[in-house]
Amino acid sequence: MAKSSKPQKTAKPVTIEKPKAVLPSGRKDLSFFEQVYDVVRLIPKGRVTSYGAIAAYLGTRMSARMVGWAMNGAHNISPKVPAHRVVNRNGMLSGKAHFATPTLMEELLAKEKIFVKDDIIQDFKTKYWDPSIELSLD
DNA sequence: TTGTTGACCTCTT
DNA sequence: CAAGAGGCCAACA
Repeated sequence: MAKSSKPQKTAKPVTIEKPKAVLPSGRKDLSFFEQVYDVVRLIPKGRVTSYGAIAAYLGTRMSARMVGWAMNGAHNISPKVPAHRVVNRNGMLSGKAHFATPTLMEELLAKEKIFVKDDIIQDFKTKYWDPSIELSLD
């Protein structure tokens, strides 16, 4: 049948053309996860974003949970995803416990000149990086 | 196969 | 103002 489905990418600033991302399950199909990985990789150094922001950028603000779940395998794929730059809406390092070490996330952020106190990113609002705005969906 | 869990967010009471 | 429930998609038992 007529497969008129055409992959017109160029519509989004996000270069999603890397189906090589190996999911924790071994799947190579385009999934919500891969999109999340790409966006997270686009996060500039010294900036942080929230799960909801990424989910919202993808069009599903309700799927914020999936974003965090995707990060679960972020350590297992290549290139490595800066999951330490992703925190919850409160700016709290909710996923720090899932890193190699409970302090790795804070250490990585410290290298980005991002100071964390009480598991909360200081000046989170200033370091906040919204893909929906920075990437401009114009 | 179904059911539960999971690095969340938003709305409603 | 605070607490509770709903909702999304995917992996695991």
